[in-house]
Amino acid sequence: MTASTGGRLLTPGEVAALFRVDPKTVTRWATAGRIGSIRTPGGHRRFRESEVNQLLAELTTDASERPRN
Amino acid sequence: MTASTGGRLLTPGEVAALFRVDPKTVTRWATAGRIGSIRTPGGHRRFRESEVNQLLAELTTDASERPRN
DNA sequence: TTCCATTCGGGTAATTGGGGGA
DNA sequence: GATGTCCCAATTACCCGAATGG
Repeated sequence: MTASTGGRLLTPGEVAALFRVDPKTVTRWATAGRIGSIRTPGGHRRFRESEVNQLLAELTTDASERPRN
Repeated sequence: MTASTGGRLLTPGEVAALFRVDPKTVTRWATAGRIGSIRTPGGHRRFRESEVNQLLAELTTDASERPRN
């Protein structure tokens, strides 16, 4: 289970649109290891939709109302 | 592993779907020598599944195992 | 044989990456 | 500490008509 964990891949622009941030910011998240990414042989990044959705759900949830985690 | 080492052959479209890129991009990878390719008598390209999966694994950064927060 | 999706080619826009700095 | 923006070079995406594959 390393490479293709079945799941669609999203481009930096698509992920940026979901989070309403600049694509560069998504790039920094990947660089910081906060989100997994795969690179095309040309160096462009692709993100797993499942992982993006999970991360998106965490941010959508109001953290101030979450005692733990 | 008979005469040709490897298993199934994938079409440009299938490889493109795995990387979430345009089939033309896969063609450029083959032209640039970044990925091995077989040509049909008619000139269409075919790619080895094993090589594609290996390449996919190498370029994958797995953050799923990253600690939370 | 015909039918139709895919993949040739090339050419031209749009995205992306990386560094630097507001 | 985290984002957004500007620069430029590289990579990728969409356009066409014609050919191949099954």
